[in-house]
Amino acid sequence: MWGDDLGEVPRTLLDSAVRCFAERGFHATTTRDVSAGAGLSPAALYVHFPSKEAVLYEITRRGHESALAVVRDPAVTDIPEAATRLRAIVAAFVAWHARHHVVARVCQYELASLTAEHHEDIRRLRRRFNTVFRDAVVTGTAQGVFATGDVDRVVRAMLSLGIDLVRWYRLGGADSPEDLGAFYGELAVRMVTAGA
Amino acid sequence: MWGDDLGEVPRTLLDSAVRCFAERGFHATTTRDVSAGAGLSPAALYVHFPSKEAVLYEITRRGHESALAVVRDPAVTDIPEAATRLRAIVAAFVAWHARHHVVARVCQYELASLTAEHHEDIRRLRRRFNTVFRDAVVTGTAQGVFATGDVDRVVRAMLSLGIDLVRWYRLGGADSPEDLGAFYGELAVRMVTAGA
DNA sequence: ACCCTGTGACTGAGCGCATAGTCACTGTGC
DNA sequence: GCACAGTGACTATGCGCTCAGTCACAGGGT
Repeated sequence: MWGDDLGEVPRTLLDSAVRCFAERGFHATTTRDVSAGAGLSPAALYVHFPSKEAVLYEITRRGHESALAVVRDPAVTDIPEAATRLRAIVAAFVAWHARHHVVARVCQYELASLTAEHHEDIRRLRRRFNTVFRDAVVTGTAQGVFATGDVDRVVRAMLSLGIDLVRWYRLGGADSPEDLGAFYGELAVRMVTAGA
Repeated sequence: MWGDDLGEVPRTLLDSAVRCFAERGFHATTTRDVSAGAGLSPAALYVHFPSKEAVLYEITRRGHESALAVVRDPAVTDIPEAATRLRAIVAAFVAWHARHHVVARVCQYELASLTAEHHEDIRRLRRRFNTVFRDAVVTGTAQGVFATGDVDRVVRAMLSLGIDLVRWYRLGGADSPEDLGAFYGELAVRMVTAGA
């Protein structure tokens, strides 16, 4: 998740920060909580990161990049048949959010605590998700396979399904991330299919 | 929204708190922000509410009760035809969240800042939404009108659509709350309709 | 084998500041 | 003169972040 360019201690700090931010929120988390969760003293955080906000930025940036890689995987985007492709994209998006729901919660709910510049960086990344979903829906609609009412609205609805699950999903329950992905993939196809 | 049992000043304070909490989050909002937003001195808040958390509780409790009234309106729940009824329930839920998206944002995202007892109170209210939606889906499925894959999962998906819109919806754009409600109502019916 | 010097991760103590909440008081309507 | 909404000044606390200093270790000269 965090990539290879980070040492072990910074990774431990990010792990601790993710747990704290996801559970209590950015503002309710103290830098002492984060350091203590990594087994370090309060000042240790500032050896590896310039500020508390920088920690949040690293988490959200790397989180979004990881999720984006999953929906832009050619094995998914190059599927020719429109419904199968849409199903696969939604399934990959949903499964990632379910499997990494703790990181995903921080990525979805704490963006407002970023500086203006960092917030804009993340917004840029987020627009790409929209593009991927939109392409899939537009392609199927142009082919006449889908009966889409309103492309932008239906795309937003599909993204909502994946995003909102970070609010309630927990690992170890009845649904595996892949089960849930498959189910939501099916719902997405139904969303662009006209009623009987 | 706030009911008749509250004086004008407490209502003004709740309005100010809603704006602050929605924009910055509960923890990033100071009691001074709230009082100043109501044109009062810092200490004035404590004349009407015992604590900052109590203000949040009033907002979330009254918000949830207001939304619940809308989906439990007999004009909606007593519709006999299953698809029409489901469409109407989802439309009412979505339109309420769109119209009151600022209050709704506080109701959805700041629950973790409530005390344990207050959080449990709100959770109790929230379970009732699930019941209303579940009844509508189960009825249609039992009548053979719906081809529901998994009732609990599909109900959660419908709630997700309404809840997640508070993250991005703004009044005054292309979609009116009622337009969006109608659109999502249609999506919900499609979700329980088997593909061609 | 020995010290000397430099380096960088890490710490304990603490600074400056902002916060939630308090309290004695004031003004006003009844 | 009483009740009470509202105030200004205050306290105690906890926050993000800093900084001088410690420690383990690496490399090189003798």
